[in-house]
Amino acid sequence: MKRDWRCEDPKQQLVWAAATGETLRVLEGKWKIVIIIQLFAARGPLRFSELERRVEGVNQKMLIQQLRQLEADGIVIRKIYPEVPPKVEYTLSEMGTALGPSIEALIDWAFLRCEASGETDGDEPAREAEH
Amino acid sequence: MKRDWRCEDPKQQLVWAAATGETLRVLEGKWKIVIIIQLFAARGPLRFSELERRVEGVNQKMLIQQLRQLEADGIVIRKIYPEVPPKVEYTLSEMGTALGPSIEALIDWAFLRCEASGETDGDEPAREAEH
DNA sequence: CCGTATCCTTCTAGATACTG
DNA sequence: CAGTATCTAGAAGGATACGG
Repeated sequence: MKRDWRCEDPKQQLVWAAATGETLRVLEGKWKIVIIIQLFAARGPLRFSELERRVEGVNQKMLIQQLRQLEADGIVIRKIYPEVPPKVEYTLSEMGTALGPSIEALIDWAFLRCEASGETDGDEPAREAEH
Repeated sequence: MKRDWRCEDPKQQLVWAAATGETLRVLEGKWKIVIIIQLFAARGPLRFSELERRVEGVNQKMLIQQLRQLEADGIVIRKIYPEVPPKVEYTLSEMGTALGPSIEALIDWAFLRCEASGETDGDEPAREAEH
């Protein structure tokens, strides 16, 4: 089955828009994309402490929270080694790996935005003064 | 310049992860993706009232708010017709249109998830009982 | 090393009523 | 038609301290 999301049927569009909205919600959370990108970049499992170092600015509570949610949503897999000192590794699941093309497209778009705002002016318009 | 986000340089990875995180933030907000998909599907401008009907469940305040943010972030363009009764049309900007591949990839992934959770079992594991 | 438990602040969504 | 204003509840983020 192939999505033809630009089709004419308004009902179908509603279904897909909703489904995609729900799906995107899985990626929301201040640190999730960064975590996922780091896991992609690592090309293999990362320990908790490794992630803590690579995801700059995150604290333990947030990192754990986001990892647990990603795990619950089937994006990452958590593997515990019953050793002392404790060792826990996080990997992308098959579903997580399948995010590759989306991430790549988003990175491309991020670049496009940077270039667009960099060529005409020095800084971004950004969003501010809203109230 | 081409992104090679799976490269070895950890510094670069940090930069891209951060940039992509920032970029994704532009799409966050409960209704933005749905709005964007509807604008794609429409293949042309939509009036405020049209969007209100197509984005099911949204209220005026939220719709306006999300549209204003999308406008501030350069994703949509707002065109006002000085008529009475008032008429305002929203279109995807060039930057918004450039989101096409990302949206498509995300929709593909959304489908993959639906199929994966539908074939093995009836319901999703979902995320719950977190505290 | 890999987490929990508290507590606090800020941010977000939404209901509702009103206006040029 | 296309907004604005106000108010509220709840969620998300984060600092800090403690635990197996």
